Formats: sequence, C-alpha cells, structure tokens
Amino acid sequence: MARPQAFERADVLSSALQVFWQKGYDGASVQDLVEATGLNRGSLYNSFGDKADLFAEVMELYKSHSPIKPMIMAADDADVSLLFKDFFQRLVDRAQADPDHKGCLLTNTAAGFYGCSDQMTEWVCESLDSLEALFVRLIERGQEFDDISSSADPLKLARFLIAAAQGLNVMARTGAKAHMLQDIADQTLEALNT
Amino acid sequence: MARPQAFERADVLSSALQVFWQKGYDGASVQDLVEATGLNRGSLYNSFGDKADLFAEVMELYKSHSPIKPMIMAADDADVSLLFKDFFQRLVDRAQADPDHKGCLLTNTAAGFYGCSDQMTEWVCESLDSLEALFVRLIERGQEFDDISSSADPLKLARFLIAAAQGLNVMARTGAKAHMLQDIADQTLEALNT
DNA sequence: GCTATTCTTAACCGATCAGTCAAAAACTAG
DNA sequence: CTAGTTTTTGACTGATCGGTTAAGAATAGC
Repeated sequence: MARPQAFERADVLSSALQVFWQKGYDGASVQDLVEATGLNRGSLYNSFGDKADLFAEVMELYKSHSPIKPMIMAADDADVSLLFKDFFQRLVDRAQADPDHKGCLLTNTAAGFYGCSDQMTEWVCESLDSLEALFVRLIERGQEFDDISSSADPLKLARFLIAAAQGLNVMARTGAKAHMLQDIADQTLEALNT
Repeated sequence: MARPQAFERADVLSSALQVFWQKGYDGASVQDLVEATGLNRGSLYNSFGDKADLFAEVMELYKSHSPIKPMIMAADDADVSLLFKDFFQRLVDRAQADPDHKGCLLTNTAAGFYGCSDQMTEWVCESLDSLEALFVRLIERGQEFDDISSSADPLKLARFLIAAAQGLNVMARTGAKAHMLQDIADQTLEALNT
C-alpha cells in the first residue's frame, strides 16, 4: 500500500546504541547517528522522532541486553549468592571484552545527566529503583535459604551492591584492567558472606 | 606598567567550576562560562586559554578542595580506619549539602570522558592511580597497627574502596537521598573489619 | 604630558548543531 | 495503468558552537 522501509529497525537501533554508548547523549551528534546507521537524516527523524526519542528507544534496547537481564530470568531458581556472583562477573567480562572502554550506558548517563531530558533522568532513576527492589527481594530469599549471611540488612546490602556495580562501571570506563575490576568484584561479593 | 586585570583569578575559576560541575565539559558552553564568570569572552580566552585549558585549571582547583584532601593531610597521624570513615562521611555530607546533585566532578568526568582531550583523560586516570597508591599505603599502615583487618589484601581493598566511592558519587548524582548514601557508605566500610 | 604594555570589549568567523521540508521515488490496491 | 500512501532524499533553516581579532581603554614608567 506504500513504499516499504529500506532498513531493519533493530539494526538502526543497534548502530545508534553504539554511537550513544561511545559518545554519550550530548557528544553524539545527529550527523554521527546518520553516518553510523546509514539512514538519511530525514528518514531518521521520520521513523524515530527527534534525538531524545531515539535515545529513549536505544536505552530500552540497552536495558533488554543488560547484564541484569539473566539475573531477572533466573531470579526464582538459582542460589542467590551465585546469582550475584554471576552478575558481577558479567560486568567484569563485558568490560574486558570491550576495547573501547565504553563502560555502562546507564551509569554513564546517570553520571552525566547533562543534555538529557527530565524524562530520561526519571527513567534512569526508576531503573535504579526497580533494581534496588529486585536486589532486596533476592537478598531476602537468599537469607531465607542461607545463601546469604542473615546478619545483613537487605535494603542496605542491596543499595551497596548497586553502588558497587556503578563504581565498577566507572572504573571500567576509565580503562581499568580486567584484574583490577576482578579485585573490585571479588571484594564487593565478600559483603554477601559477612 | 600596563592595564591591571579587573577580576580575581580565583573567583573566575570558582565560578567556572560551578558551571563545569553542573553541566559537564561538553554541556558547558563558553557562553555559559562567560555569563557565570562575568568576564568578557575575549578576556576569558586571553587569561585562561581555550575551554580545555580552563577546564584543566578548574579540575586542579576542584582537586585541591576534594574530600580526599583532609585524608592526605592526616595520613600519618590518625587511626586509618577512622580516616576512611571520615572520608566516606565527607562524601555523604557533601552530597546531602548539594541541592543540585552535582555528584563528584572527577567521577562525572571519568564516566563521561566524551569531549575531553586525551590529556584530561590521562589526568583523571593518574588521579585515580595516585589515590590507589595512597589507599594502599594507608591500609598497610592500618594493618600494621591493627586498625584494619589484616586478612585483607591491601591492593584489592584499596581498589574496592575507590570503586565504592565512585559508585556512591554516581548515586549522589542521581539525587539519592542522604540515608541511601549513608547505607552505601556504612556497608562499604564493613569491608575494613572483615 | 607621552609611550609602551596589557586588558577589555564587541563584533565577527567558519563550523557544526538539531531539526524541517518539498519533491522524488517506490511500493500496493484497485 | 492509475491513484493513493509512505519512505527517501538532499538541500535548507536559524541557532549555537568554540575561537579570533582589531580597536579602544587603563595603567605604569618616563
């Protein structure tokens, strides 16, 4: 009934993700996005709205591939202590595998918060809140089954783990070597046992 | 022998710091700096070089007022465990006292690393390295005097504490409430005892 | 006073920014 | 083949970007 799109939406978002991840929201120009996606400028606006709209959609894509995803999937089955261990290991492995030291898009955005809209700021905060809620639930279950030290305050521990993950991501962004990130992850996980 | 400067260099740097801290390197336009400092555009360039030069000088100013400074001052005297406790408390207090949730300029820059020159990137990494060295020294002394658990690996613990501080700063940037930051700091400091 | 030096000022530069638009192109339903 | 719909395209907008420049203003030494 009309001219068909000449691109895969998923491919475009994936390319745009790389640009935003590498350069940040402010640092990524629309021209960068045009070149990375191969779409014409007009097509980009026509199909994805403005820069902020595209960024929001990219963030959703990022979230769906986040190292936290496997944790949500396995939340009801596995040993909780192992769940956290795997999560931090994924952070370390991801950082090691990335030659560009891009860190974590959510962390970078949170620490930046510059050009983003209030809506995006809120979105990041909500993501962190829901992560906190997930961690608290997991820790409580872990304590129930003695996977995790029952002397710990679940909320306090959850907040600590989130902050530690943010910190690890920042260090990854600075280009920290893998063994350094491993040290951070290992020491962080000690908190689960004491 | 010539026309005198009509401004205090320290005042200008202080105003510029607020702008860079609030908006980041990319987000802060020269126009923003002109308005915040009250200097004419030309005077700014004449006296402080280009934007990157000014930022570098601002970062030095920031470093000299950093919560780490008191730690360096007291490095040889106080109980090491207390030194770390005070350091993290200063981070929490600073975050709580800042209605704009600016977080930590060094952390924000590290997580951004976008518009900055390679030189500035290196500067941030060197700052983190020297912080690591300081922490290792302190931990070793702390273990010698039984201020800190001697079962811990000093380097590992130092890296962890730095990452935790970065994480706390990111959370502060997201506007986390004081009690949340306090939870993070408290849980982090537990690592000194176990 | 005059001269040399520095600082201040406002206008100006080309480049790039995010975003728009009208026309051409490609398709489908009839 | 035609009419209708959507995508694609590249040129275009005004605003803002970081940075420059030349002329004017203010001082100190003489």
